[in-house]
Amino acid sequence: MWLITPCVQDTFAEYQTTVNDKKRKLFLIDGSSYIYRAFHALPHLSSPEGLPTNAIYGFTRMLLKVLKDYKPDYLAVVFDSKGPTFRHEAYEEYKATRPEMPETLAPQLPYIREVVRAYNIPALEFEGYEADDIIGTLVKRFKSSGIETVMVTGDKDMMQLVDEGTVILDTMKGRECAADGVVERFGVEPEKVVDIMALAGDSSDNIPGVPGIGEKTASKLIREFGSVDELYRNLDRVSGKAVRERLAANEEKARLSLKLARIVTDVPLECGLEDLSVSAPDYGRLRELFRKLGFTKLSKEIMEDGDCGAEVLEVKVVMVSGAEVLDRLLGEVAGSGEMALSLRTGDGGLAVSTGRGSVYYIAPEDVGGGEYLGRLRVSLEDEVVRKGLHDAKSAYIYFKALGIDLKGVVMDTGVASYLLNPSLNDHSIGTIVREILNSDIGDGEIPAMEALCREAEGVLRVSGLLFSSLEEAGLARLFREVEIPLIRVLAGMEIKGVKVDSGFLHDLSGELEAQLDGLASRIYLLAGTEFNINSPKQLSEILYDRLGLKPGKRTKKGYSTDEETLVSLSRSHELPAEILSYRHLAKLKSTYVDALLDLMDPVTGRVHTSFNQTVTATGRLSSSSPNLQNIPIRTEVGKRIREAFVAEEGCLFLSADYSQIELRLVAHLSGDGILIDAFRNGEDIHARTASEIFGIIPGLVTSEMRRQAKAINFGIIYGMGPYGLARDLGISKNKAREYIENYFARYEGVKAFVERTIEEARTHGYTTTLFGRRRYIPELNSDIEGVRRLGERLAVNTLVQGSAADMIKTAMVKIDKRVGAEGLSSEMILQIHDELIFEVPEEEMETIKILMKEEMEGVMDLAVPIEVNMGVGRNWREAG
DNA sequence: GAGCCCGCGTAC
DNA sequence: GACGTACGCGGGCTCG
Repeated sequence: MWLITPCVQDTFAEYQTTVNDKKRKLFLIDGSSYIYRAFHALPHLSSPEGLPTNAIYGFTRMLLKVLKDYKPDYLAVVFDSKGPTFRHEAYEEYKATRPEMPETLAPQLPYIREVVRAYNIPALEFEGYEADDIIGTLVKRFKSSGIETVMVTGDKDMMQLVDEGTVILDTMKGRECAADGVVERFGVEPEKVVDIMALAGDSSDNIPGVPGIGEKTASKLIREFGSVDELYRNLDRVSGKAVRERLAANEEKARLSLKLARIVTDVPLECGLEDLSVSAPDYGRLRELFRKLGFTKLSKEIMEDGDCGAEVLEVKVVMVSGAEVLDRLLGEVAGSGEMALSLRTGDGGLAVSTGRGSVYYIAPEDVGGGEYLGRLRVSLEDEVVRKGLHDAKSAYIYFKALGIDLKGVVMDTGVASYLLNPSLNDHSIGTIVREILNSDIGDGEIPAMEALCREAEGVLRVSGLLFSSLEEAGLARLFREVEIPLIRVLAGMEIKGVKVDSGFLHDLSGELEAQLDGLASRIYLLAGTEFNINSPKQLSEILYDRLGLKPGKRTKKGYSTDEETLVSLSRSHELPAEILSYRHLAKLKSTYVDALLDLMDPVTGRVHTSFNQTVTATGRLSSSSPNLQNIPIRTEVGKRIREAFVAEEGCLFLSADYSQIELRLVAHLSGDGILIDAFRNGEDIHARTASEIFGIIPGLVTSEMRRQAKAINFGIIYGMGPYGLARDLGISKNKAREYIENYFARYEGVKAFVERTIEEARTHGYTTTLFGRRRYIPELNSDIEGVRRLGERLAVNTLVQGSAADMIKTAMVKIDKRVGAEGLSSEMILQIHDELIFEVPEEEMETIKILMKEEMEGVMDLAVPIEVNMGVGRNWREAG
């Protein structure tokens, strides 16, 4: 048997092709057959955007295998033509039993074409013919060229084309089949396979054959008579009355089947062998495609296969080393009206690209010195000069320190990347440039100057595509009018910081220390030994091994010691309650009190958090170093930490928070009658919910009922399940289920809203907030029930939480603008998702209160009133 | 010692 | 496992 020789190693392959393998190899891939097989063989897979990808993935894997393992010299992928073929004309019922193409397969087809295109492989099809016919035609056409032809397919019909120098490869079964393989399979030579099929028929193509004759009988007959023609010429010699009669009665069907089964070898396709020469793939295109499809592993693999690594972005660096160079830079900026900036906050270098080929670099000492920067200032502060940056917030802070008020920022590549897909974790400029331009801007090895210049150039070159992508996704307005202006606001908040009373915190730290010591002693006494209370591992040994308490739920590594478990254990032993107290104080001390002191600027006594704009999947901000969005409020000790955040002498804090903003958004988005009614009448929303689901008049709602209703209202926002509600309320799952049913029975509009939101996310692949923000939810297409349910909760929660984020971000921008326009000196210092905190000079308080209320409540019109609650105080505790 | 994950707990 | 979004602590592990 002639074997297709897989090339085991690259070096060895060279040797084979040059010395051993004189014959050139042509691979003809039966694309249509592979698409179906891949689709059915693989579980559901989906891209980040929710596009099903299993057929694309299976097909691409096959292609990669052929390319890598066999290294063809000539290659084509062949597809069936879309419309009816000559076979349909000959026989109406041809392939009539084929089910419609599955709903999740059809959208994959264009991408398969795109994969083939990116690989620079010719894709062949011809109207009125099937892939088999084109393959047959090419096999015949190139037979005399002295090449070896491999038909890559899983279709047994193709066996009729096998002969010396033409074989079949089934990559999925890893099997090759030459002439002797065909004989083994059908019992006849390849050219007679078609006669067997004519008699036996083919149920998948709906080729009728002779009813009652299967492959076995057909094979026997053809072996005996040689062909269908000869068989009918000698019908009387057929042994077996039944078979003979069946043949006689169905001669027409047999002859028709022969016609249908025979692969055509004279398709008038214009295609020479050289047209099929293998050329290098378009790696850039492949990477972009694989990224879109979520084929990260494949992408990595093709990268590692060599000669396809990203080119380093080439830039021509011009040192700004004198007035003339600076003139040239300024001239270019004036000419184009735009610039991309990149800067190093650490040492202070600055790079500017104007898109004219050169990137200008100003050394740190020259930036600080001010001579060059002084002349650049005009452009930097000119609103009309459009600027592109990555991480513009840092630039605002950097320039502010130099006394420059940066204006005209129209692009922040990180923020743009985030808006396009907020679920990604990496919005670094290196990644963005690699994804879009397929080039690297360098690693740590590259001198700072060069790296900075590449970054500036990268920003300039990706900006166009980012703008058009934002436009295409309907995100342009949100970007331009909310996110971009917000950057400056956040920079201002970070620069301003919050004053912390360090004396107070030191005292608190000492006090907590003493309490912790006392608790620790008691704990060691109760435990009968000393151990590290902070270690869940050691604690569980004490609780469950030493004291023999009954373990509750499990974690990945052992038994849980979380709050819920300890509360339950505290009924059987004194220790758990002490642990809970210890945990509480230890948490507050380490995470807040000590961390705040650590992060405080010792000179100014203020902490400067980072407000991150490109982190959350829903559109919220996050805060870090320190995180000022999770400062405690629940417990008394927690409240004392809030006391440590104090207003400057002569100032007060103003805290303004949206009341029930997420539930109000549910009311607005759902249009639910009861919910809207409750908010319009200014009712206590949780009490109203209690009255609705427990079916009692509002006057009789107890505080316990209200508490339960509140949990349900929260559940609505988070995508309630009976389990979660049951756990929250300490009730049975059945009871929880009943509550939820009652809720949706009363709030029909909310029910419909939830369903509508999920359905929309499923069809689009993403959820869209009130302001057009987008989050892709591929979980909705998962095969795993739990993941799918998660997707449904994400769809609803993201719409609600994200719309609330849209609103407060918009309010922040509007308030900031008005505060500036009115020349006020109050400053926004914190945002905690639905709350804004200002540091306000006492005499401005009344003005600011009115301004804030107006802007926050007037940010947009909802079907229900938007209410803002405000508080004033000398510290955060008082104001909150 | 750096970097990572885990368990846990804080906020909205 | 099981209601959403974050950040960050200490412990404890791996890696060099």
